[in-house]
Amino acid sequence: MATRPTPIPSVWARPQREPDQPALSRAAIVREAIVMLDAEGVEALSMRKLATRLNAGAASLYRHVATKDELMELAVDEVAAEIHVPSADGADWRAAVSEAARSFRTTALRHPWLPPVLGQAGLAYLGPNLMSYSERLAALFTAAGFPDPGTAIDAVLSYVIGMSTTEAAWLTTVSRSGDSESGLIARLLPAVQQATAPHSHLAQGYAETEEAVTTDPAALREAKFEAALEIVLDGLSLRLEAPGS
Amino acid sequence: MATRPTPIPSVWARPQREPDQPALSRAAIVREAIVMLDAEGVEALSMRKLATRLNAGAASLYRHVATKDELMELAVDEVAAEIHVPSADGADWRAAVSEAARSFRTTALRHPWLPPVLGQAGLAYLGPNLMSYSERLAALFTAAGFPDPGTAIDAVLSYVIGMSTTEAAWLTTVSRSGDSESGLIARLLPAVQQATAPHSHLAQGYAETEEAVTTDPAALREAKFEAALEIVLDGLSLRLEAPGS
DNA sequence: CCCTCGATGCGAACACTGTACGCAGAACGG
DNA sequence: CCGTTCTGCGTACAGTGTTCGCATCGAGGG
Repeated sequence: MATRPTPIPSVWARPQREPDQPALSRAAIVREAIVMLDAEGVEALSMRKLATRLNAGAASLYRHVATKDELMELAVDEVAAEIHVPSADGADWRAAVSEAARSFRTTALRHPWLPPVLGQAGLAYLGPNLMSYSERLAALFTAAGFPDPGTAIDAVLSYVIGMSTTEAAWLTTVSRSGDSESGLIARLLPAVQQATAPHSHLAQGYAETEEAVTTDPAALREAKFEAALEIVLDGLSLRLEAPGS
Repeated sequence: MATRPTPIPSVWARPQREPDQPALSRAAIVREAIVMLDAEGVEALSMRKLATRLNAGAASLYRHVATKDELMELAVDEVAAEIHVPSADGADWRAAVSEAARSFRTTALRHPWLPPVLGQAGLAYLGPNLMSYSERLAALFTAAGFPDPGTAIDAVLSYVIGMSTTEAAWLTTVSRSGDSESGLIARLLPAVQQATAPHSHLAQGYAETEEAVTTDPAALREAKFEAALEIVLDGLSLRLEAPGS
């Protein structure tokens, strides 16, 4: 085989590992992936861009992560640790569940890619943080004395995931539009009015909230979340006071 | 300019439009897209494969549809027509809402790609069928006498979307696994048991339903959907009987 | 001290994807 | 008969996830 031209050895040419470059590791990859997801959404995350941010080649990532799906699963579990669930001392279950739901929503809005991924994950993701999240939720409901904690969890979790998914999607649309939330609403208004015009109830419902939606949209979103959550909590409370059946 | 060699004109050479080839049209494209989505899921739908199925080139689709996202929006609206919402004659609102929720679930299971897309669509999709669906729901709640129909819709729709999303995702996983539902559960069981082992409430909750989950999973899924729905409906009923505020 | 060996990084390639451009031919109105 | 407009589409571009095989490197053993 041909001897390749011997390069002149030089201290300057020889690569020196930068000590503050924390090397490539699964944790570092997941951390940076979450940063990208938060900043630009789920479809802006590509293995190549992620690798570039880590001063690495795309193929290198696959030494630490089997596939992109697995990376997403790791990211979900990492972020799941941020959701706060009050401990089950049984004092006031309603306040505790409400707090858990609120905390889910705030982390979901901090990481808008989370709700859809989590919704589609379902039972498939078995990461430690997700498991301990479910465990704490289950502990809360059993301590409160619910005869069927599983159903209670289904109700509140499905509601929270569904609501957060659409709210996060809306916020993603807003941030991508480059406009403010009220600004985007104003620009969308003609289309919405035209679409709702033939439908009396929709038109009326929208007209009622039009002022609030243009002045302080964020507050209105939170109020809506809270109001519908109260409905679910009311339903739960009935299940608690009539333990027969 | 050069005269190209005159081809011999022949009846057989001249292309004749097949009459049963319904040409390319927006409706035909959307219809075939739905077939593909139902059969193979959302990530198996590509413009090229869709075009091939229609005996067309990929670029031709863009004469009838601006972008793939727009195609998805059209598909969603098409499928939204299948969701049945009882008319608002105000007889028994609880049965009517329950029927609407059930119908949502069955169409969601018939088109498992629908719930996640719909959840992320939120307010963005303004198709006629989706609008009339919302309208009928709003009519139902106002006819029943709810003081705040919007919040009622939020509660039941969020719950239904959240629950259907995870259920549809599970069914997609099952169909992709090539195994039966109980078979897949059996294969997943070790991993689940290992993951839930350190968490007492989860382990207990799973142990309780293990028999039902392996014998008739479909019935268990439906029962779970129904049970949590009852909680939401209970919460709604309170909102109705105390119209003050 | 050298030498091997497993782990790590990565350039190049493969099989895809959504979409833009511009040309060919048919349809149709004047 | 000519122009214009509409429809289909071959080709190309920029990107994707993932694999292969090779280079490099640090540690451990002789």
